[in-house]
This record gives sequence, structure tokens and C-alpha cells, in this order.
Amino acid sequence: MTKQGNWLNPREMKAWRSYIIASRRLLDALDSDLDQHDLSMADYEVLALLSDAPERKMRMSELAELAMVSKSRLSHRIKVMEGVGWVKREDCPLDKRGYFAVMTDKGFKAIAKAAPDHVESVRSRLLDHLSVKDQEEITRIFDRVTNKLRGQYIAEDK
Amino acid sequence: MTKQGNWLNPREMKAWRSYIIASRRLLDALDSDLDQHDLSMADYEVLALLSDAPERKMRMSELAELAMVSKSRLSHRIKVMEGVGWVKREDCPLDKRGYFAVMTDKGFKAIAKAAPDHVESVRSRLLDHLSVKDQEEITRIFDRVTNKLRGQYIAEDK
DNA sequence: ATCAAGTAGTTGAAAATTCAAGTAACCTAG
DNA sequence: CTAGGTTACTTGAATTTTCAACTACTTGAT
Repeated sequence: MTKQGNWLNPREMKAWRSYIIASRRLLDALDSDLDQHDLSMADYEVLALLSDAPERKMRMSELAELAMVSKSRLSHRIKVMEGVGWVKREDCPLDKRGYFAVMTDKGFKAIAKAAPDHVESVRSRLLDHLSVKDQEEITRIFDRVTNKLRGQYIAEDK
Repeated sequence: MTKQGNWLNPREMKAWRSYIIASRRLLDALDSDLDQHDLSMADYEVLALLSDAPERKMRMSELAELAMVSKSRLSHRIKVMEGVGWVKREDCPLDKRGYFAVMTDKGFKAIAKAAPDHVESVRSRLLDHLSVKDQEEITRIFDRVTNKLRGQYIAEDK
């Protein structure tokens, strides 16, 4: 499994570094753009998913899965969002172990307010600098990466 | 500054989502690949930078800057790495406010051991799925993103 | 029915990260 | 040579995230 001595060549190294550096800075920028709305990217994702869900509610597990965070993390996060009044928990009648996270009106207003800024942020930090062709390349390349990743072993409970 | 009602079109949305999802999964995978060496990506970066630096030492500020972490975070992190015996602090004779982080032999052995696995991990999770042309596209695109980001305002102390 | 194994979700403690402040040293204009 | 501002770094507390249980429920096999 572990091939040795197979260092990255200059072209690979450049691609890897360009990607990693840009990504880190980009995510930092997007996150700090969201500060004004008291949101992190992760929380934004959770709320965005909820707001798109039917009845603006979703089972905790599904939400965790789609938001790509651990169940434990979601649980903690939902607790604080509940404190802020953005979501409530509601128990699932079909499966008594389960809960729904339900977005409140206040929660809906919160993302509704943040969303345009966030979109503008994604545009100005990233999309504006990509041609149509670039966008298509990105889609193609990263979809492939995701697909390959799925095939490989990945640590559990993520 | 904040243009309203300018939602992402389907092509943009696809590019953005492909990128974000792949990146999150990729970083998670790389991080969990490093678990076996008791390293996170962030710590790996720090050690890699140190190991390449002349005399394997570097000023805290410079290290923080290059590793793209806050000074505070680096400070905390170096403290634990010091505990593990991977680095030491050494004070700077030229600027008495300053310190060097100096990598120990033990620290050097630690990344030397982790590096081949990490490289293999970057390959198998990402680079293997990119053609030469893809790699060049990635470099071009993300270098541009970084450059544009630099021009824009970004929150301080990062 | 019952029991073993798996699933849904939570919890508290530990570890990591951020945040705001603090110390000490440096720099520079007067 | 000195006051005021800046830089380098650390610190402790608050917040967030991870980690390893733990509870309660469901499922499937006998």
C-alpha cells in the first residue's frame, strides 16, 4: 500500500500547493465574511440545508451526513443554535430514537439575511475569477476526486 | 458593496458545490491518513516548513505566516510539540522579543517517517486522478484565486 | 416473544482553536 | 534620550471540536 521514494515532481507540487494555499485562504475569507452575521461556514451549511428541506426540518443523521459533520458535532452545534432560537428539536414519531432539527422563523430570517452576502462573497472571492470553461473544469475534476474518494477507505463516523 | 438578488446560476452552483464537497472530503481523508503518525495536516505543515528551513529553525512569526495559522495558535501548538520533544524554543539574539522554533532530531525523524505516507496519500486521494493538463489548470486557476484574494481585504491576524 | 446486534442521538470530558488582553522589546519623531 | 506607537510573542479563558462512552430504540434471527 505504501510506495516509498515517490516524491512529487515540480508540476505536481505546484498544483498541490496552489490548491491548498488558495483553498485555505479562500475558506478563511469566506468565514470571516460571514462573521458579520454571526455564522461560520459550517453553521451556514446546516441552516441552508434546513431551509431547503421540506417543512424546514430534517432528521439529525441526515443533516449531519449532508453537512458533512459528525453526529456529535451537529448535536452540540444544534444545541447552541437552539439557544439562539434558530432551531428547535422535535421528536420523530416513526422512530423514537430519532429527532428532527426544525428551523424557526427566526432561524429562517437569519440565513435569509446572510445568504445574499454569502453568495456575493463566494462570487467575489472565487467565481468571478473563473471563466465558464474554468467552472466546467472545476466541476469535472472535483467530481472525479469525490468519486474516487468514495471508493477508497475513509475513517468512519465522518 | 453588497449586490442583492444575484443568485448562483446552475453552472456556478455546480462548480462551487463540487469544489467544496471534494475539498472537505479530501482534507478529511488526508487528515485521517496522518492519524497513524499522530499528526494533523496543520502540524505536518509546520514540521515540513521547519525541516526545510536553514538549520531547521525559523522565527515564530515567519512560521505562522507560512503555515497560515495565527500566532496564538502556533504558540499553543509549538508548546505541545515541545512537550512531545519535536521542537524546542530558542531565543533570538538580534531581537529580544523574538523566538526561534527549532526542530529536534526526534522531530525530524517524525516527519521523515510521515512524509512518504503523506505524499502517497496526496497522490492517491488527489493527484492520481488529475491528468497533466488538469494539474496545470488547477495551478493556473488557484494561483489566480490566491492573487485576487491578496488584493481584497482579509481579516487581520490570520 | 426474546435476545443480540445495530442505529440514532446525546453527553461530558479532553483537546484544539479563537479571542482579547498582556508583557516586553523595538523603532522613530521630536 | 524619551514618549508613543508598533511588533513579537504568550497567556488564560471562552468557545468549538473531537473522542469515547452511554441510553434508548429498532431490527432481525431464532
